Amino acid sequence: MGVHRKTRNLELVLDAFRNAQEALSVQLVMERLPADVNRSTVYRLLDRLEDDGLVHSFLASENIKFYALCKECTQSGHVNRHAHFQCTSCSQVVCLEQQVAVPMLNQYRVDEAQVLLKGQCATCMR
Amino acid sequence: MGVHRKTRNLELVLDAFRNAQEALSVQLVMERLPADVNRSTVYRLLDRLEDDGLVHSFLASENIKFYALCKECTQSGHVNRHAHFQCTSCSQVVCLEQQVAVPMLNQYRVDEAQVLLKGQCATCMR
DNA sequence: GTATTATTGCAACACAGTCGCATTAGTTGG
DNA sequence: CCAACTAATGCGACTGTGTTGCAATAATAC
Repeated sequence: MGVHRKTRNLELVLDAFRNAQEALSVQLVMERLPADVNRSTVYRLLDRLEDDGLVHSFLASENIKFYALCKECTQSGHVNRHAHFQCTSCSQVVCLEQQVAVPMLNQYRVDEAQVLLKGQCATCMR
Repeated sequence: MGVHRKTRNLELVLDAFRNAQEALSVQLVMERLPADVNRSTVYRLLDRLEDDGLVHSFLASENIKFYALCKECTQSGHVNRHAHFQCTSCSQVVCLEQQVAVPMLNQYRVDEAQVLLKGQCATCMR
């Protein structure tokens, strides 16, 4: 596990996630940070937080990587069994509680499942 | 639907998919084409084939977009209910027959499910 | 406070994907 | 078969995302 000095940037990034209900992309994180925080720093912080099991990442539409705080994950491995939902109207991404029923396969050993559901969220359906 | 002249490049790309058992990324497609086929051309062909419902695309590890021939899709919409499997050792990606059981959600209307299973393929397990 | 070294910012870079435009080459009609 | 039309292509330039090396800064331990 990487060393973690309690730096301003680290706290800012963690706060961004704590204050957000949804998952955040690098871009979204940066929007929620003071403008003077460097791009490289954000990438490096997110990488480290992921290594340390504090956030997990997954891909959503348009090849955009999203990050969210982990609830079930440990340093030894991310529990990537829960699904994510992305609204096709507002693009917002959230972690779902639902576990995914991973199908059994003869020829493959499945270690991980990435599930992205797409559709419309409650707000956008109105 | 875009016009489709029967060009050398179009045939080459389609052949690449027909000869492949697995899904292909842009890079993999290019490797299977003569070296003089332009990068932009491949991107444009894949876009068009996707628009026309001949191939579908999805994201795998490392943000890499994969394409595969459609079996169940129509011009009006891609049936993205089947899962995909990627081997974490050899990185090969295949379309699975399995349909995905999409969980019911109260607050969201789910239109599409993207499922990527990761693990080891038969060859790499040996 | 000082020493140590993790963290940061900067600039340069690598790479995927896109776009405008001039050229090439399928296709259609005569 | 030929000419006209225009889709498809190749090229080069460009954009945006993410990475890296290095020197400067700042958190921590003593």
